[in-house]
Amino acid sequence: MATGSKPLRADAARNRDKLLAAATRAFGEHGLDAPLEQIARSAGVSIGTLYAHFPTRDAFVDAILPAQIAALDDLATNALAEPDPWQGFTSFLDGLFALQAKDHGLSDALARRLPLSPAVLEACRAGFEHAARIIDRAKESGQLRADFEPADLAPLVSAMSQLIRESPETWRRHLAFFLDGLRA
Amino acid sequence: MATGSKPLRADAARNRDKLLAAATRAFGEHGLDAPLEQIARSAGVSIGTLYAHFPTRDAFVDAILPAQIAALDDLATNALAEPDPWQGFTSFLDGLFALQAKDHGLSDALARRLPLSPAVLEACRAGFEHAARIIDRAKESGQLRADFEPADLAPLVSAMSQLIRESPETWRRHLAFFLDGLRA
DNA sequence: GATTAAATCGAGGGCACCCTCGACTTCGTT
DNA sequence: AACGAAGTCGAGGGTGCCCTCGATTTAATC
Repeated sequence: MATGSKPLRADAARNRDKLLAAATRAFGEHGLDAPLEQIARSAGVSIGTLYAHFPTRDAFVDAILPAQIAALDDLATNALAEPDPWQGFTSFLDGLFALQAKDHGLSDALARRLPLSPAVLEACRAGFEHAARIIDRAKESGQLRADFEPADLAPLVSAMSQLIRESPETWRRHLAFFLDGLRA
Repeated sequence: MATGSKPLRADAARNRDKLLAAATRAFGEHGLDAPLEQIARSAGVSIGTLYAHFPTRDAFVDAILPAQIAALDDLATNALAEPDPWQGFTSFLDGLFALQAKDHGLSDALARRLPLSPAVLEACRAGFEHAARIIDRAKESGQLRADFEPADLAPLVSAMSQLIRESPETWRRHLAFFLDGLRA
């Protein structure tokens, strides 16, 4: 990940970092449609500076989200490392939704709550692809019902994103009900 | 249901009806936050007239939604008339979500997507109360798992409202998974 | 410390929606 | 048909967010 084309001036690099930190916080707390002016203020920087660094909201999101989405890869790796495929499947889902609960921005992205840049979409696609392997493994082991498809994951994520926002205390309970329905 | 205080002038009554019709359509299609100016235009009436009839958005919603929410009562009555309690339970849920799929405004209200007036909240409360009886009956018959509580319905409705919006074609499939998880 | 390119600032113009209010029109009545 | 009350109209002011751009400041270099 080379720093790109031109090296930034020292103050610019500092401000960029402050912006990224502020945005990570704001997007995580309030979702991907958090007001940019608020982010600029909370970074101690003017709105003009924000736009100097990130010309569009998408560019801003692109600078933050892919890393968070990539966390799904670790989750998937751990899930596949589980000796029991069903256990791997459930722990993957649990981890996924726990991430969503902590980061509303990530939740917005995974649930397609609003239009996303190609870069973020690609990251999501990669995440879902890993998930497909976990699902297939659990199906092959005969523990996950045969008619559950990888494509069912996206609607599930979207539904859970809403449930998590609505009642952050009880989403595990409802997930458990659902998982009981998914057992072969 | 007396017409209230003063009788409306003929043209006013006509406009009121056109506004209600337009709002029913707009709220149903676009949700309870549909722009009021658009509703006025599609009713062939100016925005000022809209506000003359309904001083706030809440008043407008109150004039429309309670009737739609009351449709849940019929659904509940039918469900309780089913000889098989489990069948009653599932047909109630299916009917409820079918209504949500047809009316995004109703869906917004039931899922508490935005702040609601006391009148609408009360209507929702009444609806959920009926649902509680259906749930209890299904539990007593031993077909619904004992640890499913009436309070679990609200989060379920909220999650389904999202799922229905996201993939209106497949919500029944996912509901079926969930119901399998709810069987005793 | 003077030069200059880079970076910052924030007022301001746009947009979409909200809601109000005084001028005008229409209805219903005498 | 003419009067007054009831109803309608829509321009206009308010808000919150978007994004731009010329004036200004600051870091890096000589």
